[in-house]
Amino acid sequence: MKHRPRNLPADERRAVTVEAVIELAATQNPGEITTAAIAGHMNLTQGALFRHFPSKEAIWQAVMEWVAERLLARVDRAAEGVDSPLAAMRGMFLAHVEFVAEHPGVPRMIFGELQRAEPTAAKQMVRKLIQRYRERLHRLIESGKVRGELSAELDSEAAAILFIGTIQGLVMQSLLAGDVAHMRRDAPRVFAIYSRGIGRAL
Amino acid sequence: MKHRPRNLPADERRAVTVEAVIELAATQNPGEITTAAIAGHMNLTQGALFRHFPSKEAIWQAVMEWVAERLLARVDRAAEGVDSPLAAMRGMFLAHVEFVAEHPGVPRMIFGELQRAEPTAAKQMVRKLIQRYRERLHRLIESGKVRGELSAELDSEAAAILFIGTIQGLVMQSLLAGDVAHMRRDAPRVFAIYSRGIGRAL
DNA sequence: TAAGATAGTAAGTAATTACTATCTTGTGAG
DNA sequence: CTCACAAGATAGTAATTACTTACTATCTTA
Repeated sequence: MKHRPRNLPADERRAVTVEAVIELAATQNPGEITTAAIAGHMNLTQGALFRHFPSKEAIWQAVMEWVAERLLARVDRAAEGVDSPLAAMRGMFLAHVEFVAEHPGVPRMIFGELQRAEPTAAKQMVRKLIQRYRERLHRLIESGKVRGELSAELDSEAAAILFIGTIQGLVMQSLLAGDVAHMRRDAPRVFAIYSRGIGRAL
Repeated sequence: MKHRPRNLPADERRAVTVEAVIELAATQNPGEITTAAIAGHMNLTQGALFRHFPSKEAIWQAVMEWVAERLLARVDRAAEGVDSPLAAMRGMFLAHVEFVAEHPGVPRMIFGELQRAEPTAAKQMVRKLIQRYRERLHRLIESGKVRGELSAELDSEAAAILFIGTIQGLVMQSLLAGDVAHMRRDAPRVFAIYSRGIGRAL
């Protein structure tokens, strides 16, 4: 067992902070996570946090950066090298759900951040994440049409909205059940309906 | 113009309070709505609120009751008298979206309430609302199968999850755009894909 | 129209929040 | 070994929160 030194270098401390927030968001309402709770979860005094972040908002920004980076990386990895666009979308979907199941706080933080009235840096981060996500989807959908895997008359924009909404539905389901296991189980079943909706005639 | 009397009877004041919260939630993060903001929005001092509600939590409970009642009524009205189950589902979907477009804060309050770690009365209210919603969906889906409108092999549970998720996707879209107009426009397009996913073979 | 009931005001409270100032300690480069 | 400085502890601050209290205005009705 690695013995953690009391004093961490600044960049490591920042990384640990982000992890602490992600972990807290798994069981707490993200909007109610206080700097005291974050510090407590990483065995640090509250004031020490502000040695590494100028404000709480900066912490949230760092968290959303972490999320955007990891999520897109996972989703890209799942889709790369897959020849069939529909299969790539399926891989992307399941990878996304798996990511969310590992970090249940993530979609709630994203949704929570979008609700903020003020245009925070973290909110801007989320917007950019979703924009990039949709670019990927759009590319796959278009090439799926060209390949004849997807219906030629498919409304691409609506299909992208539905893709993301489908995941939101699973998240909501897991919030209701208070258990993330349902998500993994239901994901393939729900995607089956989605793919039938966008696929070429049966 | 009707001149509003300064003193309202208790039940009317409670109703006005609920309306104030719904209106505030349309433009503010529901989790950040303070009792001072509620009172201010209805031209009342903050303390006076507590003459009518024992706690802020009780206000949220009243709000969720309002939401559950109205939403289910709207959705029921849209489905009643429609012979085809699939058409009823479509009516339900569009009525729901219309309701949300009129009260954009509603889905955000619901989602926000589900996130709460503590099992509040308002949260319980939301659970019950969604349960009742799903019962209605389940009934329609099953009768759709019997009628042959829906695919016989359809996974009913997954279809219900996707139905609700589809609306969540539209909500997310409207949060991104900061505009509720997109929802009304996109709703029929998104439902078209959904209904293709659950319908009998083409 | 007097009097009790109801509704609202103004000015508090204690608790919690993000953030800061000051002092202390751990640690790695020389 | 040592010592400068990065990292953390301690103990604050002002602002904001839900909620309360003591009092006043306004209705209702006998």
